[in-house]
Amino acid sequence: MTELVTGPRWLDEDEARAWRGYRRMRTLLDLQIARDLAHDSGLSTADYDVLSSVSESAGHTLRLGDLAAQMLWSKSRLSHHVSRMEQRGLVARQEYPSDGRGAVLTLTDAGWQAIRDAAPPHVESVRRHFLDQLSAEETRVLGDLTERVLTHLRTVQ
Amino acid sequence: MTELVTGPRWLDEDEARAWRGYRRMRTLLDLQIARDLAHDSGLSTADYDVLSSVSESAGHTLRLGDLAAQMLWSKSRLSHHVSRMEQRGLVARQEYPSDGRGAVLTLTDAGWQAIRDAAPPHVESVRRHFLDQLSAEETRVLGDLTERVLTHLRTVQ
DNA sequence: TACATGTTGTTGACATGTCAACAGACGCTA
DNA sequence: TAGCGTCTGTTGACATGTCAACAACATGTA
Repeated sequence: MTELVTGPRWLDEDEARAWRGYRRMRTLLDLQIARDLAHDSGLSTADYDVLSSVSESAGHTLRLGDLAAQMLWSKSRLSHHVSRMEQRGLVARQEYPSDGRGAVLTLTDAGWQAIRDAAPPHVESVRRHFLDQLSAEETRVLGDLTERVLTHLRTVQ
Repeated sequence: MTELVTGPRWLDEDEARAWRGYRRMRTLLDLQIARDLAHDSGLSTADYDVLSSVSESAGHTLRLGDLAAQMLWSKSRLSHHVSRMEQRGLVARQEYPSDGRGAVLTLTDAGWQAIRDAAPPHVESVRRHFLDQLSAEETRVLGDLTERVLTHLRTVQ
């Protein structure tokens, strides 16, 4: 009997393997890297991303909205998270001179110290658990493929 | 001046591209797929994974601990989540005959209906946003690479 | 049997993320 | 300069995840 309505195209073996592998890797890899980071530096990956983004920005200062956009976070999420980091003394909010609505983020001395201490072991962790497991060719393919998927996702909606 | 202490090996261009791409893709891809699933079926990806795991298991029944292990979730997380799904009438807990501590999960009729309705559009979504963006070769490479990283991660700790 | 130890799943406190409503500042237009 | 929609960031209520403590049961050993 022929199908009159086109059903979904189910996944073939390679596709299922890639999808399953991606999802399991995502879970375990992120967990392991977060564990290493917490153990080595007492930071969460969210903390690390905020600190490194601000430290690498021009003027070592970022508007909250720009940071949120760069990290693909909602403003609300960033606002909450920054409040927590502020309480721990890692970052500080400052007024944005030319726009009374805005606020910029800067690192405190403790924040600078934290990111400087955290970066080397974090990079080692990313290498050990991920990049060092890939051949040069696989690394390139992964870079290509993620870029293409991201380009596609930007066209959606 | 030569470095006396070996610093971290920083990432070269391809490595940075792969790592950055992976992280951005993970964020946006998961978000998009979750959005589609919520829109099409009113389920979260967590709901979907629970329902599909139980529906595909032998006997259509799973012990909570086994399900947690398979999903790479903590027992606590699963217990909380199952309680919420139970309240929505999607699953039911039942006693495990041969071990008084244990409990098994089954799908209610509504749960079966939900996973049957949700699966086709979800597979389409995964295809459209992810698998269809990859060449056959890239799909194979991704399968290989995730498998290797997972094998490595299992050896850690 | 009785005890010690391990296993299973639940619970409550807390950390984190989401969503919608909001206040204040901006800037265009009349 | 007044009005009006837009933009920026914050807030509070709520959903979800983590962690440690726990109760109940199972199992091994004397």
